[in-house]
Amino acid sequence: MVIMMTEKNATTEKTIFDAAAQVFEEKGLDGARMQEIADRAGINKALLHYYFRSKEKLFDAVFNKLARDMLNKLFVCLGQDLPLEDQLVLFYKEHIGFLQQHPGIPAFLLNEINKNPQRVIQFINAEQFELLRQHFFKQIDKEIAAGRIEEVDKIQFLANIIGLSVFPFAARGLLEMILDQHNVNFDEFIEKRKTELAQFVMKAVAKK
Amino acid sequence: MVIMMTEKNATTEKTIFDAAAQVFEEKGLDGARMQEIADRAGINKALLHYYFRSKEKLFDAVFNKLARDMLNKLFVCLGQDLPLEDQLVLFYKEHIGFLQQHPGIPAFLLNEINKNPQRVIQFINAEQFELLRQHFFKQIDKEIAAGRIEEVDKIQFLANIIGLSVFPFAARGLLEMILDQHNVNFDEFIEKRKTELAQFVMKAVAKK
DNA sequence: GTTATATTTAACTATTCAGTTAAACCTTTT
DNA sequence: AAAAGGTTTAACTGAATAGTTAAATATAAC
Repeated sequence: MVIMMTEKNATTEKTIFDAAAQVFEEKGLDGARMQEIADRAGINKALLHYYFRSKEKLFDAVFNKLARDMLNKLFVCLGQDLPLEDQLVLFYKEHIGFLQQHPGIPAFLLNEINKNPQRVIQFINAEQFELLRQHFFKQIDKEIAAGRIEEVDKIQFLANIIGLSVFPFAARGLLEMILDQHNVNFDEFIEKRKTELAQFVMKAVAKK
Repeated sequence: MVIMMTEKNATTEKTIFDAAAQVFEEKGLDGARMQEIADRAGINKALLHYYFRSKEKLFDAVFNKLARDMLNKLFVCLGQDLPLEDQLVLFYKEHIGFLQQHPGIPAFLLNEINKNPQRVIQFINAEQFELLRQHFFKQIDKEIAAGRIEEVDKIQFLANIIGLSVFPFAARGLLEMILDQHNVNFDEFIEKRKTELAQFVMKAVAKK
């Protein structure tokens, strides 16, 4: 008589969610089909609607989860209390490592946000985000005060740092084609960035 | 009796095309509606199909035009025969200037390419693109040989250069929100990059 | 003024798709 | 064994949408 979340119940929900994440990531909200999600989850459409009432609710669940994951990872990677250089080394190693495991997320999130900016407001307003920003800005101010780096526009600098790691994933479809022509593998290309970007950025702002 | 492209004919086609470009840019291929395109062009659906037989053909026309414009601009901006620093100054001024006039293009193109990489093959294989690559690589080799910059991985370097200008546009929806919270205007933010990115990049690779 | 083309109107077709329903079946709990 | 919830099946509904059609009207070319 008691309603409970059985193990089967939980795994089916997860199976559906993962299939939905795959399909939404590949096709976007508009291009995704509930039938395809059901197929990939190995279940039927009726059960799909039994767990997630509508396409919109399912999409929201997926979007929010992926956005939260992405933000959490950023928070951890950029929220350390380290000298800038160590911070950047760690950031690119961890952040790019994360993106390697979820290569479709940046393009998916950025695109859905562009089409419907409303979707992201709740995340931008999250205290977490504001904390991260404050922490990073303080870090930079310290480095400037200590004379280790030049004065920089902190927002521009943050955009540069993040853009350098995220852009290749956002442009992945195009980049893979170009790299192919050079017989360069996308994964190798990305792997190399983990170490080189920190040097690139440090040198760009280091005080002579 | 002679079939010819009257002025009206030409302007109507252009009107439709421009409306389609707007709608596809905002909503993507899957999210766009032929009715909305007709409405924005100020004509009816019948006439829309009279000029462009199908949604797919209309989309192809728009995609190809925008991709060609983008590529041509890149070619001009990066294809000059100048010392690297001057080249970068010119590149960011011109390229970002172009993107300011077409802020939705990067997100649109990258996204549609991610969803259907086939679409871009014809452009990647274009000789133009190969020429640009060769020219840029030669430029870099010259700078390295002359001892003006450090040895760099040229593909990584090119990705850094382009990513720094394109990323803020690809992430525009998100970035505008973040900048809003700092009372920074997106346009001002972008304007500043025109001059600062060249310095940032030059310093990152300059020989000590 | 006649002809050809451009454009509108409005109704229509065919398809795709999200979401529903109800009955049957399976699995786990009690 | 009975009950409850999980899952399947298969057919269905209703809405949205691309694309069509044919007749009427406007606009330009000759």
